[in-house]
Amino acid sequence: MTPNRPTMNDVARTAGVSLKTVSRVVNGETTVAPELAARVHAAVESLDYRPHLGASMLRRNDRRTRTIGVLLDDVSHPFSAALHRAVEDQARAGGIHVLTGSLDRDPVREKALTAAFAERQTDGLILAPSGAELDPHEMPVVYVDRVPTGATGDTVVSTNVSGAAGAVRHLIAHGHRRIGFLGGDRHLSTARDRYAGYQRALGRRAGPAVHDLHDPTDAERAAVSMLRTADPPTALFTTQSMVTIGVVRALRRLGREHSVALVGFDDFPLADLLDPPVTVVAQDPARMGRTAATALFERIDGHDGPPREIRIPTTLIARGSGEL
Amino acid sequence: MTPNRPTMNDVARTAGVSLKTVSRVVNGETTVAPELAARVHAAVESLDYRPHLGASMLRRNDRRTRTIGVLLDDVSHPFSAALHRAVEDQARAGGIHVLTGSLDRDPVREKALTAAFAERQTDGLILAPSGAELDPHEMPVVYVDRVPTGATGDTVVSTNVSGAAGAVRHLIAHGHRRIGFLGGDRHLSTARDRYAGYQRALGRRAGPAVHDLHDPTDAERAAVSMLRTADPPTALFTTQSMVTIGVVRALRRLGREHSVALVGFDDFPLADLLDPPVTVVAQDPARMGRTAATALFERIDGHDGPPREIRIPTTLIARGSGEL
DNA sequence: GTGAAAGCGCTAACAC
DNA sequence: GTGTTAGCGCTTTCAC
Repeated sequence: MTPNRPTMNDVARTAGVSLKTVSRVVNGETTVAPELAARVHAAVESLDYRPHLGASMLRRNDRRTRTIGVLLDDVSHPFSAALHRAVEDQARAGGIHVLTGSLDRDPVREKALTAAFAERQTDGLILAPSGAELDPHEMPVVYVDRVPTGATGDTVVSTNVSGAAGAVRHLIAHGHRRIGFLGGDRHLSTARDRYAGYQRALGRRAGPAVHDLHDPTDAERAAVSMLRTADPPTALFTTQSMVTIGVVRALRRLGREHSVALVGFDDFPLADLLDPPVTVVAQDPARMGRTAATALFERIDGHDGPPREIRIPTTLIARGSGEL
Repeated sequence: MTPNRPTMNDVARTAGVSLKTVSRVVNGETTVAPELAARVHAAVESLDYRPHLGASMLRRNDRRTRTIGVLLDDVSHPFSAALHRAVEDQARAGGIHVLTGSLDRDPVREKALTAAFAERQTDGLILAPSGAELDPHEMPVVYVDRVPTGATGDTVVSTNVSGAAGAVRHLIAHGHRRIGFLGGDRHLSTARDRYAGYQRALGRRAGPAVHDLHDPTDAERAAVSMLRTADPPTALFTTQSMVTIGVVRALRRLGREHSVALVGFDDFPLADLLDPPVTVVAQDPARMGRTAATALFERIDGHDGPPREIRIPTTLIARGSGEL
């Protein structure tokens, strides 16, 4: 057997003091005689003692684990990854640690992971909701990217409707009248809101639309079909970067990248190096992550106001593909 | 005050059984009369009881938290993010959860986070080491991406030397004799190994080299200077994707993207859509993550063989930029 | 099959 | 200032 990790009792014995004195020193209380404190520190060093956070939190009055959960669509997706990193940075400033999970928009997995995090006593949750939430997560939750239906909690989302409308108006301003829409999962508020923005900008002249696209492959296929119809759109609006990328591939394949305009919602790395460079409505995932983390920490610290719906502005970045 | 979460005691009282019977039911032991078990289940439902993992693990014989730590350079970097995701998927299969952190190659942060994870009793660690490790992490550690000096533990790395040598030989095969090198932090085995591969392929005809580059901005500047020297290289080899991207920008800026060849170590999204498409030595971060997770779980389960150094093969993907 | 008592590592409350 | 006792929520051990 490996030797067990030393406990406070071991430290107390080697330092020749009581358990409680060790506890005081370890927790930085100042009401300990310097000489005793020194002996405790020496014992901690020599035994390589590390406090057991689980045990201390079990007895402590403020039952905090100083750990939060972050549940996003896919930690390897650039948007989720940037948001995750920003949460982590914000958390580090407060000595908070982060449990992560990818949900792939699967409500079953969402339920399993929120339950598992609750068993681990996370202090709160940042969650990209799968759709309808039933609430009792038994801890503060801040929703990101999408507004859940039925749940109460702070929400941090992009200005999806106005961002999408702005993108489409940009295309209209460049002379386009027939504008195709390629979007994601309509169960989610994000896709619905961006479609609403598209419709608002076009009024009753809305063009062909394909929904429920997830990955570049689906999107490429959908775009090719759309452009091969009898009266094809002269411009396309896409609602997420994975769809945008698929559409870029489709346009290349058809040799139409310089004749069909494109604006995508959500920026992505290297969009500016493509030919033509891709015009996007950029979100600010880092700011979303920081904002969500800040809101969550306020809730954990007892803030008890009504649910807040925080909208993070988007920015249209004209690079070329939207100005054809 | 918010009502406290129910405990096993509360469940026992509502079900009219002893605490221990609840414990048995919750842990799925079969030695409980069906009728009692049913009453317990009903009480669990009605109180919305959730076991307290920290408390159970405190008393349990196999002191497992079923949580591991994953510490990488930057969870928002595509390579780290893909590796992270693969670890998560492998962990999920075993009901294991993941604490994450970005180290930015900072040994201070590495020390702080490994200590914090140890206090949280993680069962093991997957770590991209900052350099020299002092070992006692008090738990199994699998190193990824880089080989640490001075530590013992399984390591999962790409075939860096042969991958780099292959890339350079590819350039030589396309007629290049003067090949520049742009690489990362020489404190780390990754950069050193890739430089060794470069040197091995070129023998004494090694070209100009710039080291310790991290981000695209630095790399762009370095590449511009290198190409403006008296006897500039006709081809470039870069050792990481962020450097490769900076070099692509430099070549564009100088209008040399079709005259100076480029092969980069580590693939990146959209490399195939650039002009010219970028030839790379692709790593397999997903496989690295799966392999590291598998190795770690074996160690956690008591496997006690000598440290293993597992090499994941790389693949040269010729796309155009390396065949000029 | 079920339950009572002890104790995991630590902190709270209260004595000295 | 320091130590003692009790107990956080749970599992173990062992008695019934």
